[in-house]
Amino acid sequence: MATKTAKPEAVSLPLNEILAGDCIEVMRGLPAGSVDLIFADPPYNLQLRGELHRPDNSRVDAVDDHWDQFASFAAYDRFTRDWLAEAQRILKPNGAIWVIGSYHNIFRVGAALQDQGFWILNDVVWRKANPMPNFRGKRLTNAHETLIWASRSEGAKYTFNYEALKALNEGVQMRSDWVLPICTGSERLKDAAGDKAHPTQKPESLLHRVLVATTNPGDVVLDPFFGTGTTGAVARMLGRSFIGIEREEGYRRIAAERIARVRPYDRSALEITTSKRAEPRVPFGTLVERGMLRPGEVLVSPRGQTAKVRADGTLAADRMTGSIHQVGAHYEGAPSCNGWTYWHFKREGKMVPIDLLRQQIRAEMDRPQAH
Amino acid sequence: MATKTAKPEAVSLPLNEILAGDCIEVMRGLPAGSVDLIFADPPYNLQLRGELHRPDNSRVDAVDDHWDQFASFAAYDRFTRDWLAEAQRILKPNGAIWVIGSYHNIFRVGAALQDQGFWILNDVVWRKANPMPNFRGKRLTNAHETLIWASRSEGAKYTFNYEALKALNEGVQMRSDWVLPICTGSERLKDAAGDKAHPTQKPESLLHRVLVATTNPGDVVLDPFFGTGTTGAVARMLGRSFIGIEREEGYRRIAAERIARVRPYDRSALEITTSKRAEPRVPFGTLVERGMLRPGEVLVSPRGQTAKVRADGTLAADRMTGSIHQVGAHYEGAPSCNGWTYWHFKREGKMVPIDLLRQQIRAEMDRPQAH
DNA sequence: TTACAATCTGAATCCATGC
DNA sequence: CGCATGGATTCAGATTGTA
Repeated sequence: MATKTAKPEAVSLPLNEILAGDCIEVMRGLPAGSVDLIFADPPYNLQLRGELHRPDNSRVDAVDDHWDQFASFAAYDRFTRDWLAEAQRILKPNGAIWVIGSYHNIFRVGAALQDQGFWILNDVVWRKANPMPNFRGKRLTNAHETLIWASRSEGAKYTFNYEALKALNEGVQMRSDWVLPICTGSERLKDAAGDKAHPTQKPESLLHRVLVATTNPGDVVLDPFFGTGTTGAVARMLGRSFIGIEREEGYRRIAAERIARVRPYDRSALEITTSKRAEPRVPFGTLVERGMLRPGEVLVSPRGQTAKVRADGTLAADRMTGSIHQVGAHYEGAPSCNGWTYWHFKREGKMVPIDLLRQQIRAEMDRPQAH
Repeated sequence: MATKTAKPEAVSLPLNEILAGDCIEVMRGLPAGSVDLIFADPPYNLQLRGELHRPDNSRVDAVDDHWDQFASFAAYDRFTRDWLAEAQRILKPNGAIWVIGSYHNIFRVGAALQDQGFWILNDVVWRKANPMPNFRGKRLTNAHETLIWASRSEGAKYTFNYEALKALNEGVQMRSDWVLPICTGSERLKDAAGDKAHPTQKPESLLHRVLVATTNPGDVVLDPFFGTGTTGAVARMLGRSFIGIEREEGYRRIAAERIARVRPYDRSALEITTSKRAEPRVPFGTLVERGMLRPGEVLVSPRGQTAKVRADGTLAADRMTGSIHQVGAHYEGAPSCNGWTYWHFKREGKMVPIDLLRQQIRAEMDRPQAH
């Protein structure tokens, strides 16, 4: 949890540390292909920071005419493309990124992500349960922020814990709109004067959902705009490693203290609901080899179609032979068919899906074995 | 309501007509500074690959129309900037624009709007009450689309009927997220074969809210991607004038017939009836995300059974895991169980049902909202 | 006629693995 | 790289069919 300066020549990953400095420069010192996930909450105020420059590098003092507006957009785009390029380099090939923003900056970030070759997986709306009203009544209450979830490149095998998110949502597929409260109360960090320590502290519930959805325990999560360390705090709770980058000394100190106070959850509590896809593949032929089904035995479909088991683990139907899936698809006239749930066999007068036999084999495989 | 070709030399506005042709060329024939509002539903550039089937093997009818095909992001950007330039020219100085899109295109549209000097007022999220699920379980349900509302330039005195929208929202400020159903049932236009006439017809409720919010009776609304004319139909209902531009003859014909059937509202009929929302469903996982219960914390049943909370909102018991309801039913040997009243946690020495926490969340959510 | 059940569908960047 | 194959995967609402 120490705060230290990144060494550009470092090759090993500085895990669970908050690195001091400009995020682009610090990222240049991190090794390529080393991080599983990036969560980024970049600055989006185009005027306040005074760090934006025109293409000729002159400072933008005031954004009050069309040219300055364009110049500041261009400068913001350059900044965005620079940090995204480093982010992409640091990510593992199958890594992914989340970026959060509002209408001031998110469209520019999204276009930059696409131009850079990131592949957008979802845009997610954080619907704030208790937003600040629009006091002047001149616009709609700005009641949401937008997150973009993108893989490093098209075709990457990104992490998505589908069943865990479905469980989080009471058994119904998680949607792209998330209703969560803003960060208030005791969760909101205060400075010595009792004022809020950071203007845009994100709620831990938001990071909880992001990290449960798209990382596994032990993964490395990088946050290049660390602020007061919400990403690090939730990563630690959830048994993930983090790397934080933050320029402001004050934020680094608050974040380090905050994270030191975090008590990680029990390992057993971090196990999540997994999908069938993660289970080992069992060839149908194994059932025949083990004598659970005899060659010559007849399987029956829900609609009464029949097929005969052969010694090599294929099925023989009237006019064709093939795998349990192929014969099922043939009978249904369907593009595909899950033969495990389609075919049934008779035991004690009842029709039982052959998937039950697969489950028995998997249960045997799950028993602890000598090592 | 006639369908006719735009004359480039025309100076007077062709009100309540559907102009035939490419929207950029037709817009070039319209006079500068003449339109109060533009509503645009441009092609999304979906870039779909192969076929997609539902789990029941039925095929999803994809948007694979020729008008949604673009060679590259660069080609899409050129197209976007071209039609936006004409849109800006045609708008009155205090005019405004709405553009709707998905993550495939909206970031590029938003950046182009900003670059062109439009001034974004809000981004609005249309939260679909009944979206199509993600059938393969590889991403989140894509449950929303994004609208951008922007004035022609910074400082423009745009129209915003704050009180009307507040009234639409049970007396509370309208938020930037709108929950509306997708266009189905009798509202969805069908062709002679009984199939949907247009693949992406928008619901009238969406246009109703847009036009009530940002136009006054008598205003002129231009829709450069008119399709089957939802904008025109709602404009006519609400006593606004419209100009439609549509390239496809078939869509123009359907739109003209549709609009001819519209009966404009009486002024007094503009009152809307609002129904009380059903009590919102609160997933148990929300309590974990929000830190009301910690992963690893032990819940207790009235008979002393225990189970441990996991990070994804499931419970772990001795020999099983599952939802709060499933584990409760397991312990009771019952077919079902209301986990909310069954499970308790300890606070200040007392056992408290977890339903109390759900009630706290509902109290937050029950504040009147967009629906 | 009513009630319930079965069927259909919606702007979708929707698989993983081995040969 | 392409191609073949195993086999995992859905929610709300409207419409149609049946008792």
